[in-house]
Amino acid sequence: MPERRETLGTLFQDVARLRVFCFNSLLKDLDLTATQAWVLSTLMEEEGIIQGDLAQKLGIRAVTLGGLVDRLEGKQWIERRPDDRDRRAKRLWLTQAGRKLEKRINTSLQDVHDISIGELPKEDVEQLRTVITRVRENLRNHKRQLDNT
Amino acid sequence: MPERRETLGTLFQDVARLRVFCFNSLLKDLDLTATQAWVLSTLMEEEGIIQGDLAQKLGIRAVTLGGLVDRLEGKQWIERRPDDRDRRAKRLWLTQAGRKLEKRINTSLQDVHDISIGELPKEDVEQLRTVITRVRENLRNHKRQLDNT
DNA sequence: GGAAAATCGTTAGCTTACTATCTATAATCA
DNA sequence: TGATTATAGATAGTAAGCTAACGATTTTCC
Repeated sequence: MPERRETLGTLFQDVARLRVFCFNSLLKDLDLTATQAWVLSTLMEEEGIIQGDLAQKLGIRAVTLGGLVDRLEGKQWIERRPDDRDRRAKRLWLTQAGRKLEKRINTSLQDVHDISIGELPKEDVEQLRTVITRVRENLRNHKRQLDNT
Repeated sequence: MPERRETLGTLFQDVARLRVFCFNSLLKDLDLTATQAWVLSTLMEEEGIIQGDLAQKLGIRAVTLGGLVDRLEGKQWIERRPDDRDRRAKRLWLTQAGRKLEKRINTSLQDVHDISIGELPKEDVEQLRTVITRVRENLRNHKRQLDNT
């Protein structure tokens, strides 16, 4: 039976979904989802960042981050504080409880990475990273063209 | 300023999201989303398949496919028909209108693929496919372990 | 044959992504 | 200064993924 050749798209989609599943199962006891951990982890690098700038850094829309921040604030891991200069803008800060998650999140990130690459040789992983970055660049360029039309 | 080294996860997530965006923009005039096109395209390979089997083939949950089939049926591109033997099961068939989408979907799939790989040499693409498949296998094995606990 | 277990699909409800639209505020420039 | 334009964030509504729980069947096995 001739196996249908899978598209790259299917592979990317599958891997992204499986990674989320894996991450979620690692963090289940903290009531923390993969995306939420990703937001926290990025915020840890630059506390006090303006909400819109964080969205840009994450590569998601402001509105999407808005919902995530709502939930994270609801769980009292972060808080919004108004900017001094610009009363439209809000800056994001971790709470004490939020800061305690840092180690656990980093460990889980590492775990997912280790599970993903398994026994793959280091060179293959490097090559993978390089090529995927190129693919992302190609898609970003295309998106940019669409946005400017 | 030392650039933070991105995780593989971020790259996978970004590429998956960008691909969906790209695909959606190609199919916008048909009122067809990337996921819906993926379902139709898989169904075209095996019309009359049982809903649950299609979910498995797609690698998504039955309930997720249920929603997709609702929308596709609403647009009259496919229809559910009961199985003769098992009155619980439903088989899926394309309508005439649905069958007309085939060429257009395949073209768009090819377009997204071409945009993604851009000027990348063929060997790199092959290597990419191989390594990603391995990564997916690693993650699937891990998931399997979790499911059997 | 009949009780228990497994299976197919659905409903209900959550998260995370999006677009479009709105309000409030800031920035620009005539 | 004052009118217009741009920006920050929120709201509303949709799609697509998930888990949990349920009804209707079919299968298993005593």
